[in-house]
Amino acid sequence: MIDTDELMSIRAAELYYEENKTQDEIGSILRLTRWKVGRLLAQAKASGFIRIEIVHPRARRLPVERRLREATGLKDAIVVSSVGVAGDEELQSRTAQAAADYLTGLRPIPRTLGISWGRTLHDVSLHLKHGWAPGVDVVQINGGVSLNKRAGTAATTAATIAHKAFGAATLLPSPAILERLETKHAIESDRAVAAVLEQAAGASAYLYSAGQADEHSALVDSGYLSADEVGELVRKGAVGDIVGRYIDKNGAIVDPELDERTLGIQLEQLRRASLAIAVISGSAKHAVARAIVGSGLCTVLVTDEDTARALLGDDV
Amino acid sequence: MIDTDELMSIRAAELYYEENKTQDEIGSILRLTRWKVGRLLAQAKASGFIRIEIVHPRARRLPVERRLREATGLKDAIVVSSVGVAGDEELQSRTAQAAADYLTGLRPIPRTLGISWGRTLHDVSLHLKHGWAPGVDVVQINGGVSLNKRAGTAATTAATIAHKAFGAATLLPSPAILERLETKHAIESDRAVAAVLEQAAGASAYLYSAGQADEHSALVDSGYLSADEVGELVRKGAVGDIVGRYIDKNGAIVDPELDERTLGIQLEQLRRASLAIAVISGSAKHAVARAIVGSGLCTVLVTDEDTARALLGDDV
DNA sequence: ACCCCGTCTGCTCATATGAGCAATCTGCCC
DNA sequence: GGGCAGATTGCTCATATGAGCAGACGGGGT
Repeated sequence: MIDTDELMSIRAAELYYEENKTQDEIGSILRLTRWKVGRLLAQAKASGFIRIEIVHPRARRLPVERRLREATGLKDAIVVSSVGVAGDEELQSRTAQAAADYLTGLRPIPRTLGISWGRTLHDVSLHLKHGWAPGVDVVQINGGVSLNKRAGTAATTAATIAHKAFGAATLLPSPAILERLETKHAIESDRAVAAVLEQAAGASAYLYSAGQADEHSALVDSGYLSADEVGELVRKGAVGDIVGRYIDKNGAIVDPELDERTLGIQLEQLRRASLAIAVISGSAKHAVARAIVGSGLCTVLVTDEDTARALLGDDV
Repeated sequence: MIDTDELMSIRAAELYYEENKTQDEIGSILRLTRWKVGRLLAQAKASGFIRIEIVHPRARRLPVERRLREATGLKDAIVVSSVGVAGDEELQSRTAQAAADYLTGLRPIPRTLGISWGRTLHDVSLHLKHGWAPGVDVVQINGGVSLNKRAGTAATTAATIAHKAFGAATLLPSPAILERLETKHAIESDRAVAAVLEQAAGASAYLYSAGQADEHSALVDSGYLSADEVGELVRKGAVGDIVGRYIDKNGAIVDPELDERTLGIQLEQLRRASLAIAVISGSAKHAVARAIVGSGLCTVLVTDEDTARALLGDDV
């Protein structure tokens, strides 16, 4: 009867879920008591024969979120569903949307939000609704894009987020990476820059994304590094960058000399922050995500299902 | 609020289906009354955001079956689910299994079952359980495979089905297609053959499959026709063959001269039968399936979801 | 400003479902 | 064949859910 039972549970499931019959009705159809039907149904669910999916761009995966929180000690985890997604493009958009949602629902509302810049952050800024918060000041936490043609993206991101929250944006008027250490020290001690760094250090929340360590990095795109230099960093163990700083799989700085010349808040400041939100999505960023979460660089992670599962070591 | 409502229904669905919360609990989490939650959930289902799939090789698609019955006037339709299926191979096996299940559950139990032969029917015979019926005689309804190396497949199929039902198998001792019309007439009037044909004509149920019209047909494989001859039939409008006879999309005989030389029951006999079960699966057979169902050649169709949807004209 | 009509809300009540328990059955060892 | 342990069954009772309805609400039209 072992086989019969499984088959019956499938028949029952068809009638229950596809034909919306009551367990009672199914009972009389299959010549079973309604309790047996209930048990068959429970068994079918337990055996995983019944798959329930929520098909919507804004759908999240709460069970995965909980497992992530439990496994990593994150204060919070937001995982967007990746069912029915075409490419990384759409996945990143969904993740950015989720980050925007998370920010909007955040309580207490941060007074000052420190942000990095990049494609992802820009995406988040676009997904935020006008009036998402009743007054939040935004401050950049690392040097901006100013060398390349897309100049202004970083500034626009900060300005948009602040504007939509009826707050002020403070930009960090400096390159991300300086060529000479002396220049970096000089610019760092400039009153205008120092003030921003100070404000950044005192932000009540941080929001940043991460770049993968390859020639597609925004830092390469912006002209701060050459593809060769990044290749060298990868050889030294770099898995990606956050706020302009390259880290290895343990979340440690890969190249101290380069890091010295990088302007913006220190990783330690992020690690000490009580609220640091990392927004990371796409299969290319699984490694950075692992490094960030593993080394306590964020307290909240917003990501996609695939990345989350990679962090959890799920197969499939 | 239109957008908010949809988002809320998704949040509610996550909590309900992924976290097994009660609508009440969800209500207090989302700050809604439990009735609102119920409505949101109903709305999410209605909008198709909640997809419930039964993942099991023996799972059927009852709603599709009903639509098929309603749209075509079939007495019954059995549609196996094609979720998570690798190739046609697996689909055909599932369909054969379903046909075996259907035969087993059939009431009243037919006294004599007329069957054709082929890969599909053989598959069905293997899926039947020993003792599937308390006595059913089996009779072949068209000429058998005897020209090629796989000789005996047809005989084995009939014998297996009969044996497992504690009944007798009657084989049709004749080729499927004769080269000359006179030979056909001669063999047809032979006592041994005529008796079988008579028994076949009086069967209480028929079970047969169909072949697609191309060089992979079992008739080509068995050496009754050459690939060229089949190509010619296709040019004349053939979409496939059943019981050795090639039909066009209207279920009409394509080549009367060839058909005259084909030995076995007439299509009209199938059309008049009160129980004619066609077992058809695989994307290559959508066209034949349409011809068979459309021209009333079967009263019961056992098929896969894709074929069923093709018959119904569903997109997706 | 007023009213009307259609929609939405929160309710009552009937029904469906799940938890837990005692009775029964089944296989298994002696 | 007897008796025992664990599984399985059918039940009672508490709970969750869905149908249907009366009142509140909203947004045009006059």
